[in-house]
Amino acid sequence: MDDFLLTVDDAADSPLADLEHDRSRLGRTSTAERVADILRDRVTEGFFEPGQRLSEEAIADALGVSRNTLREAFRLLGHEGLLDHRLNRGVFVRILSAQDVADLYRVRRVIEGAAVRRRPSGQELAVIRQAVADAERAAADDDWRGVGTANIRFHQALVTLNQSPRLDETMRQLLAELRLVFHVMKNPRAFHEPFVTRNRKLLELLEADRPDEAAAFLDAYLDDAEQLLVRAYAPNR
Amino acid sequence: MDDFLLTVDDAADSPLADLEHDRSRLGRTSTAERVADILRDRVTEGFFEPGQRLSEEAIADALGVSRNTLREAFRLLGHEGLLDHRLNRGVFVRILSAQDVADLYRVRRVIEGAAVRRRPSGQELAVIRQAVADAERAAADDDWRGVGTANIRFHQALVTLNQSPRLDETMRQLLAELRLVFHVMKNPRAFHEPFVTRNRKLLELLEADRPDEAAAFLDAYLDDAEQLLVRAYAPNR
DNA sequence: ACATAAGGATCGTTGAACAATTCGACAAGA
DNA sequence: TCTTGTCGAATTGTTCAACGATCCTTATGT
Repeated sequence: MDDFLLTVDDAADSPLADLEHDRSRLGRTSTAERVADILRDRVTEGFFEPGQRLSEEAIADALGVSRNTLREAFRLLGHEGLLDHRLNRGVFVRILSAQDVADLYRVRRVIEGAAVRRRPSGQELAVIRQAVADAERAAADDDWRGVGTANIRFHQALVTLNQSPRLDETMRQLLAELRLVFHVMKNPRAFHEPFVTRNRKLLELLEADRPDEAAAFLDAYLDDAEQLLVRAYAPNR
Repeated sequence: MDDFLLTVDDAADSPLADLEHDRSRLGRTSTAERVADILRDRVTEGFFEPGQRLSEEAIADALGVSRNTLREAFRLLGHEGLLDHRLNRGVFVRILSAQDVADLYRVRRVIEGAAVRRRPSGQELAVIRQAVADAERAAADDDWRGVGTANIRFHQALVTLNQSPRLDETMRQLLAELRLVFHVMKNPRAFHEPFVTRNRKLLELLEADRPDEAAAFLDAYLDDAEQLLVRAYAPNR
């Protein structure tokens, strides 16, 4: 039997190799994961506001799942930092403090900073270019929500330069947390507009293979973004 | 009530500030979390071997908790990367591939690399010094298991230089995953010994405030550690 | 005004139940 | 001999009802 496994594993160039690649699609999701997906969307899109309590009974009822299954979904989102689980009190949509925002940007400086110091491949650059173009197009259309999502794609694409699935995942969660905060920006244009051109500039520095300048430029970029956020955010507290 | 909170928060230098720090310890834990703690220990110490299936019924029975509670614990550890949850097949102790090991070291280079480029405070240096001294003492005593734990504390202390709770947590999980792999090293002395003196050297570079050299030294350090691991690991696959 | 006690609501956990899925064994067929 | 189909045991996925524990609010008394 071991021989059989080795045979398949070694036959990386067999016609079966393609199928192997699709195996991830096949892993069906449990009910709990699907529930988590729904709630994640609701939270990041602002349907559930930060601080709001999510009643187990009410939501389990509304979604037609049992409390146990819903609790599994809550655990998932709690671990992602979107929900705050307080013993015997329930789960609440996470409220990020100003310190949390600062911390998120510290992490971004580390992870994205390391990313821009790497030599991007042609394919990686193409993805980044696409995100920049999408943001510019959305800005031209006055679609500031679209600018926001394109901007997120831009930074995710930056992180992929690290070639690390785990850092990609960390960034994914980090951006989900940040979306909790973005909702406090009442004027999305003022928040997003300045960064469209800076995305383009950063891309040019990458294309010109000037990593140190790119890193310095990114640092200033993130500093400004953080300040914009914290200023709109601090008065709330 | 908000006034009360602000009062306490602002009084960072009051005699109560110390107590504030212990608050995290006080947050009682649910049964599921305590179960997760137990299983985490068992997994990282090698009691459960990678690949082994963890039967819900058997473990729930042995620990005297219900299946539902145990499943919540499984979820927690699954999210930490220690367990592998396969739908309808159960949970297994994670088996890390050589690619996983490489990825873990990529993350370490990014996070620890950023850390050693920062100016450590006196207090931070003291913690690092202590970890180095502990490793040296354990090595002198031929206690290679002790060297391993001191070494882990050393690297955790390095990461705290980033001043980011989230990066600290990321590192904590990363090291837990790495411990899954350390068990393949049959000769702990050969694996740990070379790094005792290198820890000391890295500490000296930090004390001398030479961040670039420290970063370069750390890169070489991590490269060697990774190679040692992968070489002992690859034959298994 | 303040401390205390009572009550309701919600969470934490359990145990049992049933459906869905996996896996191994065994038989039938090429 | 190898492949394929089928069956049944074992395990997981999910639900449900129940009860104690905990928190929050309100009422009560001093």
